[in-house]
Amino acid sequence: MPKVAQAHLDARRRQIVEAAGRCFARNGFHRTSMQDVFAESGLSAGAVYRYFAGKDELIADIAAGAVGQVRASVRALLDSGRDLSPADTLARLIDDLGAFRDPDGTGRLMIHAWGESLGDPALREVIAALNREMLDELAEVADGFVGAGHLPADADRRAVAHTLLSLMQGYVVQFHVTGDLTPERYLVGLRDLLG
Amino acid sequence: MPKVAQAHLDARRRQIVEAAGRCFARNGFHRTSMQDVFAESGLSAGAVYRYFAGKDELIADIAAGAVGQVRASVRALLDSGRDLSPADTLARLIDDLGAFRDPDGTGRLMIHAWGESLGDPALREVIAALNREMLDELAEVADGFVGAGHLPADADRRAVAHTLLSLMQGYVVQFHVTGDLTPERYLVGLRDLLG
DNA sequence: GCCAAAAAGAAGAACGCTCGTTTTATTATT
DNA sequence: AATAATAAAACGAGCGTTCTTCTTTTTGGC
Repeated sequence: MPKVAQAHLDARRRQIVEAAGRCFARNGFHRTSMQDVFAESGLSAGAVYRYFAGKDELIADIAAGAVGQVRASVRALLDSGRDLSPADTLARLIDDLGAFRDPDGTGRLMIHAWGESLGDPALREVIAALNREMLDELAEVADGFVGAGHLPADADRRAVAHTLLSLMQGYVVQFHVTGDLTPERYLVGLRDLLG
Repeated sequence: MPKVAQAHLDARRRQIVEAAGRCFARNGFHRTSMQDVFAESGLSAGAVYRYFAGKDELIADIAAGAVGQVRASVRALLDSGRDLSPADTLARLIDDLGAFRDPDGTGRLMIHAWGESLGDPALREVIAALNREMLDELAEVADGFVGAGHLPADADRRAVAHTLLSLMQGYVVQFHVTGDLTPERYLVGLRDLLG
């Protein structure tokens, strides 16, 4: 029974995901056809359907992946960037988000993923879970603010986490929808307002 | 030549826009078919196409309308709620946003509109323009903060406006995607972080 | 170690279905 | 009666998906 190397299968799958991700980021999930994905990936219909049961599976995979990537940068902050001030923490987070600024990239996918999740309960639960994990970790970050005296001892860590997440999400929207908004300029406003 | 009253025409158009808005808010622009719109509005294909050239026009109208509604609440703030503290200003804005929380409503439409604008340059320009107008007005609000001594005199008003807009946009995303987030709870975090 | 046989992978044409839209027929209004 | 407004059937295009064919890779007997 012949079988191709697992590494090859993984590479093919990644090839498909990346190509579809570029298409989806540019035009949204429903404005890109499967034929667009075939063309972008350089593969045929048969090949793609060997790795994914259908378009919905591809969408779910990529939408969750995009939000997951943002979550990863929050986790990285927690691993290495503790005891920063609120402003410096946000500087770090927004700077990481800067990596998602390209037009084929994660930032735009995330916006599409939000919309898609509104009409797809299963996907919504996946994305909501990722967001809750982010909130958990951002609450830990907020706890660090309290510990370092940046926030009052009775501050609501989880509520502060919502605020931090908003500032990340809002940056993505304003950069991609409203137009060019550099991390530097955005941080100026944050520092002014956070004092 | 019989002609129906203009008021009747306007009412019909509004009927279509509202029905389509409910569909779009629930399932997104491309997951709702025109037939869904016909059913929701209680009208036939012929009737709808008498008022709109096609689905794209309907989408553009409704997407711009959703963002425009948020803009209107910012303008209302400027007209009546000057010289509030940053925290109270946000309380007012988020409270207004609370009106967009229902599942058929503006909040969800706005998220879909962002996604749609990414792949549609014309719509993107319309939405970007609305956002810029909001930023202009929020910059005036920020100027009020400086005047009242809440912010340093050299604060960058426009940059602060971006932050305020983020806090509004992030609330919408977190309420509709992550799950129930009351304005009250959200404001706790804002007050903690803004000091 | 090599060669046939078998099994899996990939390609691309083809299919059926749904969608947006148009066209035709009917109803209502002046 | 004449004409606008509406209803509803019908159409053509484009979609996601499947099916058939061909190629590539692996296996087992010699």
